[in-house]
Amino acid sequence: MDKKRNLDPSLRRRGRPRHTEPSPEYRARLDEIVALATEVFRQKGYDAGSLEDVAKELGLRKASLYYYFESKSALLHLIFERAIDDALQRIASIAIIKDPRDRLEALIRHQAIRVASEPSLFTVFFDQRPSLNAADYNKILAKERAYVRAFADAAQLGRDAGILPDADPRTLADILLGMTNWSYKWFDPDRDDPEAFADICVALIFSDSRDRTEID
Amino acid sequence: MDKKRNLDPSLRRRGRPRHTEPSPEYRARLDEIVALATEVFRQKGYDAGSLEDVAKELGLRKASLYYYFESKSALLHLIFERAIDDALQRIASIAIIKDPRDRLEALIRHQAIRVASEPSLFTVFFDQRPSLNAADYNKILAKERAYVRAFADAAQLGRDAGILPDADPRTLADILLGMTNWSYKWFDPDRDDPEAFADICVALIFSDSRDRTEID
DNA sequence: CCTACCGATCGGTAGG
DNA sequence: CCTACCGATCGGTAGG
Repeated sequence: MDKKRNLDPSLRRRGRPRHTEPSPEYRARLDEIVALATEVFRQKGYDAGSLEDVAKELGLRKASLYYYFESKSALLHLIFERAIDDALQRIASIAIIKDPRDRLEALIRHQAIRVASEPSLFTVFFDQRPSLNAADYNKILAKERAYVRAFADAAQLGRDAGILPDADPRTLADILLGMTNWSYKWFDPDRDDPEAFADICVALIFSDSRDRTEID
Repeated sequence: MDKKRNLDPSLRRRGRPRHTEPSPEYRARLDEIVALATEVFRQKGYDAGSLEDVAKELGLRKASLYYYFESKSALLHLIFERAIDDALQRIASIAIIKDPRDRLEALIRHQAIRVASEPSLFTVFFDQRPSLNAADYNKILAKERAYVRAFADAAQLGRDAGILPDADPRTLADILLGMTNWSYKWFDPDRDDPEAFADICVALIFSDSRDRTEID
Protein backbone atom coordinates (compact mmCIF):
# COMPACT_ATOMS: atom_id res chain seq x y z
CA MET A 1 0.00 0.00 0.00
CA ASP A 2 2.84 2.34 0.79
CA LYS A 3 4.41 1.56 -2.55
CA LYS A 4 1.36 2.82 -4.42
CA ARG A 5 1.68 6.19 -2.75
CA ASN A 6 3.11 8.05 -5.67
CA LEU A 7 1.56 6.22 -8.59
CA ASP A 8 -1.44 8.49 -8.96
CA PRO A 9 -1.02 12.07 -7.72
CA SER A 10 -4.76 12.38 -7.01
CA LEU A 11 -4.50 9.50 -4.54
CA ARG A 12 -1.43 10.85 -2.80
CA ARG A 13 -2.03 11.45 0.89
CA ARG A 14 -1.68 15.07 1.95
CA GLY A 15 0.67 16.28 4.65
CA ARG A 16 3.44 14.40 6.33
CA PRO A 17 3.26 10.67 5.55
CA ARG A 18 1.84 8.87 8.57
CA HIS A 19 4.04 6.15 10.00
CA THR A 20 2.39 3.45 12.05
CA GLU A 21 4.78 4.38 14.80
CA PRO A 22 7.33 7.11 14.13
CA SER A 23 10.49 5.69 15.62
CA PRO A 24 12.48 7.76 18.11
CA GLU A 25 15.31 7.81 15.59
CA TYR A 26 12.99 9.25 12.96
CA ARG A 27 11.75 11.98 15.29
CA ALA A 28 15.23 12.85 16.46
CA ARG A 29 16.47 13.07 12.87
CA LEU A 30 13.51 15.25 11.93
CA ASP A 31 14.26 17.55 14.85
CA GLU A 32 17.82 17.85 13.61
CA ILE A 33 16.66 18.63 10.09
CA VAL A 34 14.20 21.29 11.24
CA ALA A 35 16.83 22.95 13.43
CA LEU A 36 19.46 22.99 10.69
CA ALA A 37 16.99 24.16 8.07
CA THR A 38 16.11 27.07 10.36
CA GLU A 39 19.76 28.08 10.42
CA VAL A 40 20.15 27.75 6.66
CA PHE A 41 16.98 29.73 5.93
CA ARG A 42 18.02 32.43 8.33
CA GLN A 43 21.45 32.82 6.79
CA LYS A 44 20.47 32.61 3.13
CA GLY A 45 16.72 33.07 3.10
CA TYR A 46 14.25 30.42 2.02
CA ASP A 47 14.75 30.77 -1.74
CA ALA A 48 18.51 31.01 -1.74
CA GLY A 49 18.97 28.33 0.90
CA SER A 50 18.97 25.00 -0.90
CA LEU A 51 18.06 21.56 0.36
CA GLU A 52 21.58 20.56 -0.56
CA ASP A 53 22.77 23.12 2.01
CA VAL A 54 20.60 21.52 4.67
CA ALA A 55 21.60 17.98 3.71
CA LYS A 56 25.29 18.82 3.64
CA GLU A 57 25.28 19.87 7.29
CA LEU A 58 23.85 16.46 8.17
CA GLY A 59 26.28 14.57 5.99
CA LEU A 60 23.42 13.49 3.73
CA ARG A 61 22.37 13.99 0.13
CA LYS A 62 19.48 16.17 -0.82
CA ALA A 63 17.40 13.25 -2.12
CA SER A 64 17.59 11.55 1.27
CA LEU A 65 15.77 14.41 2.94
CA TYR A 66 12.60 13.56 1.06
CA TYR A 67 12.10 10.64 3.43
CA TYR A 68 11.35 13.21 6.14
CA PHE A 69 9.14 15.69 4.28
CA GLU A 70 7.47 15.77 0.92
CA SER A 71 8.58 19.19 -0.34
CA LYS A 72 10.78 22.12 0.54
CA SER A 73 7.77 24.22 1.45
CA ALA A 74 6.52 21.43 3.75
CA LEU A 75 9.83 21.70 5.56
CA LEU A 76 9.31 25.43 5.97
CA HIS A 77 5.84 24.74 7.32
CA LEU A 78 7.31 22.36 9.89
CA ILE A 79 9.49 25.19 11.17
CA PHE A 80 6.55 27.55 11.42
CA GLU A 81 4.23 25.00 13.02
CA ARG A 82 6.68 24.18 15.76
CA ALA A 83 7.40 27.84 16.40
CA ILE A 84 3.80 28.97 16.74
CA ASP A 85 2.65 25.90 18.68
CA ASP A 86 5.46 26.42 21.12
CA ALA A 87 4.68 30.12 21.44
CA LEU A 88 0.97 29.53 22.07
CA GLN A 89 1.77 26.96 24.70
CA ARG A 90 4.15 29.28 26.48
CA ILE A 91 1.71 32.16 26.88
CA ALA A 92 -1.25 30.00 27.95
CA SER A 93 -0.40 30.36 31.62
CA ILE A 94 0.17 34.11 31.30
CA ALA A 95 -3.14 34.75 29.55
CA ILE A 96 -5.09 33.79 32.68
CA ILE A 97 -3.43 36.26 35.06
CA LYS A 98 -6.19 38.41 36.53
CA ASP A 99 -4.39 41.66 37.33
CA PRO A 100 -4.22 43.81 34.16
CA ARG A 101 -0.84 45.25 34.89
CA ASP A 102 0.71 41.94 35.90
CA ARG A 103 -0.62 40.21 32.80
CA LEU A 104 0.60 42.92 30.44
CA GLU A 105 4.00 43.02 32.05
CA ALA A 106 4.32 39.23 31.91
CA LEU A 107 3.39 39.14 28.22
CA ILE A 108 5.76 41.93 27.25
CA ARG A 109 8.58 40.45 29.28
CA HIS A 110 7.99 36.99 27.89
CA GLN A 111 7.89 38.15 24.28
CA ALA A 112 10.99 40.33 24.61
CA ILE A 113 13.03 37.52 26.09
CA ARG A 114 11.78 34.83 23.69
CA VAL A 115 12.55 36.82 20.55
CA ALA A 116 15.89 38.04 21.83
CA SER A 117 16.85 34.49 22.77
CA GLU A 118 16.04 32.74 19.48
CA PRO A 119 17.15 35.08 16.71
CA SER A 120 17.40 32.42 14.00
CA LEU A 121 13.94 31.02 14.57
CA PHE A 122 12.26 34.41 14.68
CA THR A 123 14.12 35.74 11.67
CA VAL A 124 12.67 32.89 9.64
CA PHE A 125 9.28 33.15 11.31
CA PHE A 126 8.93 36.86 10.71
CA ASP A 127 10.50 37.19 7.28
CA GLN A 128 9.89 33.99 5.37
CA ARG A 129 6.13 33.74 5.82
CA PRO A 130 5.39 34.71 2.19
CA SER A 131 7.26 31.60 1.07
CA LEU A 132 4.69 29.29 2.64
CA ASN A 133 2.13 27.89 0.24
CA ALA A 134 -1.40 29.26 0.57
CA ALA A 135 -2.84 26.43 2.67
CA ASP A 136 0.06 26.38 5.14
CA TYR A 137 0.07 30.16 5.31
CA ASN A 138 -3.56 30.20 6.40
CA LYS A 139 -2.97 27.59 9.08
CA ILE A 140 -0.14 29.63 10.56
CA LEU A 141 -2.10 32.85 10.23
CA ALA A 142 -5.04 31.44 12.18
CA LYS A 143 -2.78 30.41 15.04
CA GLU A 144 -0.95 33.70 14.99
CA ARG A 145 -4.24 35.58 15.19
CA ALA A 146 -4.94 33.69 18.39
CA TYR A 147 -1.53 34.77 19.65
CA VAL A 148 -2.15 38.45 18.87
CA ARG A 149 -5.58 38.10 20.46
CA ALA A 150 -3.95 37.16 23.75
CA PHE A 151 -2.06 40.43 23.61
CA ALA A 152 -5.15 42.35 22.52
CA ASP A 153 -7.16 40.93 25.41
CA ALA A 154 -4.50 42.01 27.84
CA ALA A 155 -4.34 45.42 26.17
CA GLN A 156 -8.08 45.87 26.52
CA LEU A 157 -7.91 45.01 30.20
CA GLY A 158 -5.03 47.44 30.60
CA ARG A 159 -6.85 50.15 28.72
CA ASP A 160 -9.98 49.77 30.83
CA ALA A 161 -7.83 49.95 33.93
CA GLY A 162 -6.28 53.21 32.72
CA ILE A 163 -2.82 51.70 32.25
CA LEU A 164 -2.84 52.03 28.47
CA PRO A 165 -4.20 54.86 26.30
CA ASP A 166 -7.78 54.71 25.07
CA ALA A 167 -7.32 53.00 21.70
CA ASP A 168 -8.23 49.92 19.71
CA PRO A 169 -6.88 46.90 21.65
CA ARG A 170 -5.61 45.14 18.54
CA THR A 171 -3.61 48.18 17.50
CA LEU A 172 -2.22 48.46 21.01
CA ALA A 173 -1.27 44.78 20.81
CA ASP A 174 0.50 45.24 17.47
CA ILE A 175 2.42 48.21 18.82
CA LEU A 176 3.50 46.31 21.92
CA LEU A 177 4.49 43.36 19.76
CA GLY A 178 6.46 45.73 17.54
CA MET A 179 8.58 46.95 20.44
CA THR A 180 9.56 43.42 21.33
CA ASN A 181 9.55 41.61 17.97
CA TRP A 182 11.60 44.21 16.15
CA SER A 183 14.52 43.16 18.31
CA TYR A 184 15.19 40.31 15.87
CA LYS A 185 16.62 43.02 13.60
CA TRP A 186 19.02 44.65 16.04
CA PHE A 187 19.48 42.54 19.15
CA ASP A 188 23.06 41.33 19.54
CA PRO A 189 23.46 38.56 22.14
CA ASP A 190 27.12 39.46 22.58
CA ARG A 191 26.28 43.03 23.42
CA ASP A 192 22.71 43.16 24.70
CA ASP A 193 21.05 41.40 27.60
CA PRO A 194 17.54 39.95 27.11
CA GLU A 195 16.46 40.70 30.68
CA ALA A 196 17.68 44.28 30.48
CA PHE A 197 15.87 44.68 27.16
CA ALA A 198 12.65 43.37 28.70
CA ASP A 199 13.07 45.77 31.63
CA ILE A 200 13.30 48.76 29.33
CA CYS A 201 10.22 47.73 27.35
CA VAL A 202 8.23 47.41 30.55
CA ALA A 203 9.55 50.70 31.91
CA LEU A 204 8.58 52.47 28.68
CA ILE A 205 5.00 51.24 28.86
CA PHE A 206 4.46 51.48 32.61
CA SER A 207 5.97 54.91 32.92
CA ASP A 208 3.83 56.03 35.85
CA SER A 209 6.52 55.26 38.40
CA ARG A 210 8.91 57.39 36.36
CA ASP A 211 6.38 60.20 36.08
CA ARG A 212 5.51 60.06 39.76
CA THR A 213 9.07 60.75 40.77
CA GLU A 214 9.48 63.48 38.15
CA ILE A 215 6.20 65.32 38.76
CA ASP A 216 5.65 67.14 42.09
CA MET B 1 34.16 54.87 -25.84
CA ASP B 2 30.78 53.75 -24.67
CA LYS B 3 30.98 50.76 -26.97
CA LYS B 4 34.11 49.49 -25.24
CA ARG B 5 32.31 49.34 -21.92
CA ASN B 6 31.81 45.61 -21.78
CA LEU B 7 34.78 44.33 -23.73
CA ASP B 8 37.07 43.74 -20.79
CA PRO B 9 35.43 43.07 -17.41
CA SER B 10 38.44 44.43 -15.55
CA LEU B 11 37.99 47.77 -17.27
CA ARG B 12 34.27 47.96 -16.61
CA ARG B 13 33.35 51.02 -14.65
CA ARG B 14 31.74 50.31 -11.28
CA GLY B 15 28.32 51.54 -10.26
CA ARG B 16 25.73 53.04 -12.51
CA PRO B 17 27.25 53.88 -15.91
CA ARG B 18 27.84 57.62 -16.02
CA HIS B 19 26.22 59.39 -18.92
CA THR B 20 27.64 62.74 -19.92
CA GLU B 21 24.18 64.08 -19.34
CA PRO B 22 21.56 61.61 -18.19
CA SER B 23 18.59 62.56 -20.31
CA PRO B 24 15.26 63.31 -18.63
CA GLU B 25 13.84 60.28 -20.46
CA TYR B 26 16.55 58.08 -19.00
CA ARG B 27 15.91 59.32 -15.47
CA ALA B 28 12.15 58.98 -15.82
CA ARG B 29 12.50 55.44 -17.12
CA LEU B 30 14.86 54.55 -14.29
CA ASP B 31 12.36 55.93 -11.78
CA GLU B 32 9.71 53.72 -13.33
CA ILE B 33 11.94 50.67 -13.15
CA VAL B 34 12.85 51.27 -9.52
CA ALA B 35 9.21 51.75 -8.55
CA LEU B 36 8.05 48.63 -10.36
CA ALA B 37 10.94 46.55 -9.06
CA THR B 38 9.95 47.59 -5.53
CA GLU B 39 6.48 46.20 -6.14
CA VAL B 40 7.78 42.98 -7.63
CA PHE B 41 10.28 42.41 -4.83
CA ARG B 42 7.62 43.10 -2.23
CA GLN B 43 5.18 40.63 -3.73
CA LYS B 44 7.59 37.82 -4.54
CA GLY B 45 10.72 38.64 -2.60
CA TYR B 46 14.05 39.47 -4.20
CA ASP B 47 15.07 35.95 -5.15
CA ALA B 48 11.72 34.80 -6.48
CA GLY B 49 11.01 38.09 -8.25
CA SER B 50 12.67 37.87 -11.65
CA LEU B 51 13.90 40.64 -13.90
CA GLU B 52 11.50 39.26 -16.48
CA ASP B 53 8.69 40.12 -14.04
CA VAL B 54 9.95 43.68 -13.79
CA ALA B 55 10.45 44.03 -17.52
CA LYS B 56 7.02 42.60 -18.33
CA GLU B 57 5.27 45.35 -16.41
CA LEU B 58 7.11 47.90 -18.51
CA GLY B 59 6.40 46.10 -21.78
CA LEU B 60 10.12 45.38 -22.16
CA ARG B 61 12.34 42.35 -22.31
CA LYS B 62 14.67 41.43 -19.51
CA ALA B 63 17.82 42.09 -21.54
CA SER B 64 16.74 45.67 -22.14
CA LEU B 65 16.83 46.46 -18.44
CA TYR B 66 20.59 46.08 -18.42
CA TYR B 67 20.87 49.45 -20.06
CA TYR B 68 19.70 50.97 -16.77
CA PHE B 69 21.67 48.94 -14.23
CA GLU B 70 24.48 46.42 -14.42
CA SER B 71 23.08 43.63 -12.27
CA LYS B 72 19.98 42.59 -10.39
CA SER B 73 21.65 43.35 -7.08
CA ALA B 74 22.57 46.83 -8.33
CA LEU B 75 18.86 47.39 -8.96
CA LEU B 76 18.13 46.35 -5.39
CA HIS B 77 20.77 48.76 -4.18
CA LEU B 78 19.10 51.57 -6.14
CA ILE B 79 15.89 50.90 -4.22
CA PHE B 80 17.69 50.97 -0.89
CA GLU B 81 19.75 54.03 -1.70
CA ARG B 82 16.74 56.08 -2.66
CA ALA B 83 14.81 54.93 0.41
CA ILE B 84 17.50 55.75 2.97
CA ASP B 85 18.57 59.03 1.33
CA ASP B 86 14.96 60.15 1.29
CA ALA B 87 14.48 59.12 4.91
CA LEU B 88 17.62 60.94 6.10
CA GLN B 89 16.56 64.07 4.29
CA ARG B 90 13.10 64.01 5.82
CA ILE B 91 14.26 63.83 9.43
CA ALA B 92 16.99 66.47 9.07
CA SER B 93 14.64 69.27 10.07
CA ILE B 94 13.25 67.28 13.01
CA ALA B 95 16.66 66.45 14.42
CA ILE B 96 17.34 70.07 15.27
CA ILE B 97 14.24 70.66 17.40
CA LYS B 98 15.45 71.80 20.81
CA ASP B 99 12.67 70.67 23.11
CA PRO B 100 13.23 66.98 24.03
CA ARG B 101 9.59 66.08 24.09
CA ASP B 102 8.74 67.89 20.88
CA ARG B 103 11.64 66.30 19.04
CA LEU B 104 10.81 62.79 20.23
CA GLU B 105 7.17 63.20 19.38
CA ALA B 106 7.98 64.55 15.92
CA LEU B 107 10.33 61.65 15.18
CA ILE B 108 7.88 59.00 16.36
CA ARG B 109 5.01 60.60 14.51
CA HIS B 110 7.07 60.97 11.35
CA GLN B 111 8.29 57.40 11.38
CA ALA B 112 4.86 55.90 12.09
CA ILE B 113 3.26 57.80 9.24
CA ARG B 114 6.07 57.15 6.75
CA VAL B 115 6.16 53.39 7.27
CA ALA B 116 2.38 53.07 7.32
CA SER B 117 2.16 55.09 4.11
CA GLU B 118 4.68 53.18 2.00
CA PRO B 119 4.22 49.50 2.79
CA SER B 120 5.84 48.19 -0.39
CA LEU B 121 9.00 50.21 -0.02
CA PHE B 122 9.47 49.39 3.62
CA THR B 123 8.72 45.71 3.18
CA VAL B 124 11.60 45.53 0.73
CA PHE B 125 13.79 47.82 2.81
CA PHE B 126 13.32 45.86 6.02
CA ASP B 127 13.25 42.30 4.70
CA GLN B 128 15.46 42.14 1.63
CA ARG B 129 18.61 43.66 3.08
CA PRO B 130 20.48 40.34 3.23
CA SER B 131 20.18 40.13 -0.57
CA LEU B 132 22.42 43.15 -1.08
CA ASN B 133 26.01 42.36 -1.89
CA ALA B 134 28.55 43.06 0.83
CA ALA B 135 29.73 46.45 -0.45
CA ASP B 136 26.23 47.80 -0.99
CA TYR B 137 25.09 46.38 2.33
CA ASN B 138 27.78 48.32 4.15
CA LYS B 139 26.90 51.57 2.41
CA ILE B 140 23.26 51.22 3.41
CA LEU B 141 24.21 50.15 6.92
CA ALA B 142 26.35 53.23 7.44
CA LYS B 143 23.52 55.53 6.44
CA GLU B 144 21.03 53.61 8.52
CA ARG B 145 23.26 53.93 11.55
CA ALA B 146 23.09 57.69 11.10
CA TYR B 147 19.34 57.38 11.00
CA VAL B 148 19.16 55.36 14.21
CA ARG B 149 21.58 57.81 15.77
CA ALA B 150 19.10 60.63 15.21
CA PHE B 151 16.61 58.63 17.25
CA ALA B 152 19.21 57.75 19.87
CA ASP B 153 20.17 61.41 20.26
CA ALA B 154 16.55 62.33 20.80
CA ALA B 155 16.15 59.42 23.22
CA GLN B 156 19.14 60.59 25.23
CA LEU B 157 17.72 64.09 25.46
CA GLY B 158 14.40 62.63 26.51
CA ARG B 159 15.99 60.38 29.06
CA ASP B 160 17.95 63.23 30.61
CA ALA B 161 14.76 65.25 30.76
CA GLY B 162 13.01 62.42 32.61
CA ILE B 163 10.60 61.68 29.76
CA LEU B 164 12.08 58.26 28.99
CA PRO B 165 13.38 55.60 31.38
CA ASP B 166 17.02 55.58 32.38
CA ALA B 167 18.49 53.25 29.76
CA ASP B 168 20.94 53.03 26.89
CA PRO B 169 19.83 55.59 24.26
CA ARG B 170 20.46 53.24 21.34
CA THR B 171 18.30 50.55 22.87
CA LEU B 172 15.59 53.10 23.53
CA ALA B 173 15.86 54.17 19.90
CA ASP B 174 15.55 50.61 18.63
CA ILE B 175 12.51 50.01 20.81
CA LEU B 176 10.82 53.20 19.59
CA LEU B 177 11.66 52.26 16.00
CA GLY B 178 10.20 48.83 16.65
CA MET B 179 6.84 50.26 17.65
CA THR B 180 6.60 52.20 14.44
CA ASN B 181 8.48 50.03 11.92
CA TRP B 182 6.73 46.81 12.84
CA SER B 183 3.58 48.31 11.32
CA TYR B 184 4.78 47.18 7.89
CA LYS B 185 3.73 43.70 9.02
CA TRP B 186 0.19 44.47 10.16
CA PHE B 187 -0.91 47.92 9.01
CA ASP B 188 -3.84 47.76 6.61
CA PRO B 189 -4.47 51.05 4.76
CA ASP B 190 -8.09 50.03 4.16
CA ARG B 191 -8.70 49.54 7.86
CA ASP B 192 -6.15 51.59 9.78
CA ASP B 193 -5.40 55.30 9.77
CA PRO B 194 -1.74 56.44 9.80
CA GLU B 195 -2.47 59.53 11.90
CA ALA B 196 -4.44 57.54 14.45
CA PHE B 197 -1.62 55.00 14.60
CA ALA B 198 0.91 57.77 15.21
CA ASP B 199 -1.31 59.22 17.95
CA ILE B 200 -1.39 55.91 19.80
CA CYS B 201 2.38 55.46 19.61
CA VAL B 202 2.89 58.93 21.05
CA ALA B 203 0.26 58.38 23.75
CA LEU B 204 1.94 55.12 24.78
CA ILE B 205 5.30 56.78 25.23
CA PHE B 206 4.18 60.08 26.73
CA SER B 207 1.82 58.50 29.17
CA ASP B 208 2.18 61.15 31.87
CA SER B 209 -1.05 62.88 30.88
CA ARG B 210 -2.84 59.56 31.19
CA ASP B 211 -1.24 58.82 34.53
CA ARG B 212 -1.94 62.27 35.86
CA THR B 213 -5.67 61.89 35.35
CA GLU B 214 -5.68 58.38 36.79
CA ILE B 215 -3.51 58.96 39.84
CA ASP B 216 -4.73 61.21 42.70
C1' DC C 1 15.74 48.16 -27.20
C1' DC C 2 15.55 43.30 -29.38
C1' DT C 3 16.36 37.88 -30.25
C1' DA C 4 18.92 34.10 -29.13
C1' DC C 5 21.40 31.70 -26.08
C1' DC C 6 24.73 30.01 -22.38
C1' DG C 7 25.77 28.28 -17.73
C1' DA C 8 24.47 27.33 -13.40
C1' DT C 9 21.32 26.19 -9.79
C1' DC C 10 17.80 23.68 -7.82
C1' DG C 11 13.46 21.16 -6.55
C1' DG C 12 11.98 16.92 -7.27
C1' DT C 13 11.73 11.87 -9.10
C1' DA C 14 13.25 7.11 -10.49
C1' DG C 15 14.91 3.18 -8.96
C1' DG C 16 17.42 0.80 -6.11
C1' DC D 1 19.84 6.41 2.47
C1' DC D 2 22.25 6.59 -2.31
C1' DT D 3 23.41 7.84 -7.59
C1' DA D 4 21.79 9.65 -11.61
C1' DC D 5 19.01 12.55 -13.87
C1' DC D 6 15.10 15.56 -15.68
C1' DG D 7 12.75 20.01 -16.33
C1' DA D 8 12.35 24.53 -15.42
C1' DT D 9 13.93 29.00 -14.10
C1' DC D 10 16.87 32.74 -14.26
C1' DG D 11 20.85 36.07 -14.29
C1' DG D 12 23.59 37.59 -17.56
C1' DT D 13 25.96 38.16 -22.35
C1' DA D 14 26.57 38.49 -27.48
C1' DG D 15 25.64 40.99 -31.13
C1' DG D 16 22.98 43.74 -33.41
